[in-house]
Amino acid sequence: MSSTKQDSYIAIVDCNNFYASCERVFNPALNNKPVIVLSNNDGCVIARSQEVKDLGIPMGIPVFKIKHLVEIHDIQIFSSNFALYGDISNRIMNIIRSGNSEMEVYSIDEAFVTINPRYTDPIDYATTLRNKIYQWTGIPVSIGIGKTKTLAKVANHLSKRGVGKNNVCLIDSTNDQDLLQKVKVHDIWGVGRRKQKFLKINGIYNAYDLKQANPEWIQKHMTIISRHTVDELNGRKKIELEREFATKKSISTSRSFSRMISDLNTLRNAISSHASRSAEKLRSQNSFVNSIGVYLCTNRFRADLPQYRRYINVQLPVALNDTSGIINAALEGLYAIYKSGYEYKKCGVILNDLVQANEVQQSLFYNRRDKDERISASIDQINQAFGSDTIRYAVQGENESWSIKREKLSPSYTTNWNEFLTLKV
DNA sequence: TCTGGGGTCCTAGGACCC
DNA sequence: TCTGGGGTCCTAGGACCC
Repeated sequence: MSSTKQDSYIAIVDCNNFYASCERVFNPALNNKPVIVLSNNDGCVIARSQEVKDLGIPMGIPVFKIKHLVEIHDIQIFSSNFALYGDISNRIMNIIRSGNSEMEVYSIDEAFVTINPRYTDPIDYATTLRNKIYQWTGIPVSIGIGKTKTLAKVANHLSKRGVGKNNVCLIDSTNDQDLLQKVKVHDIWGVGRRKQKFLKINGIYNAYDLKQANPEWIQKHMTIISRHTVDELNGRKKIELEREFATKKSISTSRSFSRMISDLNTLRNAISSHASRSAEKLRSQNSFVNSIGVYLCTNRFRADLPQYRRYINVQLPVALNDTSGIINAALEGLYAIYKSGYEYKKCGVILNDLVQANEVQQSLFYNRRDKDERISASIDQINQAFGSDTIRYAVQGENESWSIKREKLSPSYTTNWNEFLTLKV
């Protein structure tokens, strides 16, 4: 039997400057101009066009710190429009999926694929795919190819820096020493700030150094994950493609407030809304929850104010998937950790210990909440048909005064009938 | 004035037991 | 003053990712 799977190449398809590119698709006047997309509350920079990267503006910086640069360079700024980005992402993923059996959607703008061995020239295949995605969606992508996910990621990193051709780069045994020497350890998938520091202290500076490292030594002094990185740099597969549509093991919803909040009543509104949204996500993957985490925290950047942050995990007597039960448990957690006298900046709800519906343990002492589950299912149907939050629980509050600020939002060109692009002729 | 959100995995260390 | 040793299980928090 031939081991085609072992021998086949893995590619990662990665959209260039994804959110900024999405804004440009429907607004070509933005081409060649610096473009920035902001996080919730219009707080931090979460996406930058190449022009902005060239200006040296880092990822994650709060926008108020670069106000002067925005003015000088006429930087175009947008609030994040996830309805638009999600829709364009789906279109791209479908194009990739159409030619490959094994695929993993790794994030909104990245996908791993096992290149079908019938494509005898992986570079040619990738170049064709790249051109097709650009032609059909207007989004430019880069593609890295290697024998493992880690090598594909390294190749992709290089492809964005002009190594290879047409934003496609392949690493194999003929060129890996040369190429891996160009990559700093910090730019390897799985090596963050802390590990980078440790590696440098020990004389390991680039990806080729790490490839040569002793796996046992790495595991002993770092983690099993880091050992896998070494193996993968050597072409030994340790990280498999994830099954598509894998169910999540935890679900969280959280927001920073647009202003400081100290009163319990507004926090109840916020926690209830997060619990309700989490419950919807839970039902959409047909799961039940066994314990619910709740946290709140003050503004950690305000050294002049008293700080408080706490997390609690509420164990449920029986697995739930209905909104009212989940809200009640989350509020129980909130009451346990809330302290008056603090200015809160953020709170959130995390659903932990998820199980699929058919794995729910029956309890001797609690009945299944059939009625509540049916009510929640009906609410989901109504909200899907008439828009989210058509029906909501009273405890979520009438107005969301704590909610987010999005002052520079682009239209949802592809997902909202009222916001289609209008052409004036 | 203004500083994101949603995940996964690993490990250290406490609780508990014999 | 002396005050074991080792195992398992669980969880909070860290590190990392996009």
